Amino acid sequence: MNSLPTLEPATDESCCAPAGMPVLGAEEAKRKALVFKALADPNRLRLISIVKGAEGGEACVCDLTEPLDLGQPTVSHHLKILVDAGLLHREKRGTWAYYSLVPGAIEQTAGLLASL
Amino acid sequence: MNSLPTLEPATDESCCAPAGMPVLGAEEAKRKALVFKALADPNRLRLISIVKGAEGGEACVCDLTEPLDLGQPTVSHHLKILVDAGLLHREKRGTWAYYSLVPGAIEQTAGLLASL
DNA sequence: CTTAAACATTGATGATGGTCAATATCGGGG
DNA sequence: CCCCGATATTGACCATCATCAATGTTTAAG
Repeated sequence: MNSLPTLEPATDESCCAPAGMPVLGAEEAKRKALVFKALADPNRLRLISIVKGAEGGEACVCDLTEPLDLGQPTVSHHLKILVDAGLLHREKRGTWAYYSLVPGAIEQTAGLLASL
Repeated sequence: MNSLPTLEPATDESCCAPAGMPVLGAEEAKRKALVFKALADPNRLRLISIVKGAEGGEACVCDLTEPLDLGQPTVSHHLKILVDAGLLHREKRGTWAYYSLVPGAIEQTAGLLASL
């Protein structure tokens, strides 16, 4: 089981491009758009920023709900979207859920841009 | 007058960050999210791809409406969003409107990711 | 087993977004 | 000046999304 559903399978159907890179296919465009959709919200960008800057590189929901001035269900919802996009990693320890940046996810997303 | 309203003013209020990078501010997050919003649609990603791969690095609307299987008003709408985000440049020559990638816009957007 | 805390899930609601049809604008040709 | 082709704009419709209130789930403590 993998935790990078939309970011990892970059080598899926682009293995045998006939003439280099004719144009971005519809399905591949949809997959890439999912990652940018996850980044297309100010509060989610701030979540990434907080997690990235937190000590130990991880933060629990209770630490994220206050600086964003959002309800706890809303924060959990945003975090789920970021996890589904392959940007954040979730680890439950006891009652708390710790979120951290997936190593290389940001660089990989930057690569998505360059390969448009 | 500048043509990069959301991408250019990166040095706006981040000039005097007190302690490095405490956390992404709400306004700056909103500005950055605008760029990713522009990328959060499969058809817009394909538009960028086509323009990037077109000969001369530019394409007119009539060349873009067919490969996407979208109506002309819809394509014009998407192009406007990409121009407003500072990703594409529009130049009207005669009856045709030629769209091209803003030089360095992709790299600058990748920089947005790294500086989260 | 019961209680409490942290987090996730569901349902509802108001807002935003993608698409198209119709129309407007703009530039070139006759 | 009038017509035509290319593009932009407007208005409307349906889908998606962000948010919250309420509830469910899980884990630790007693």
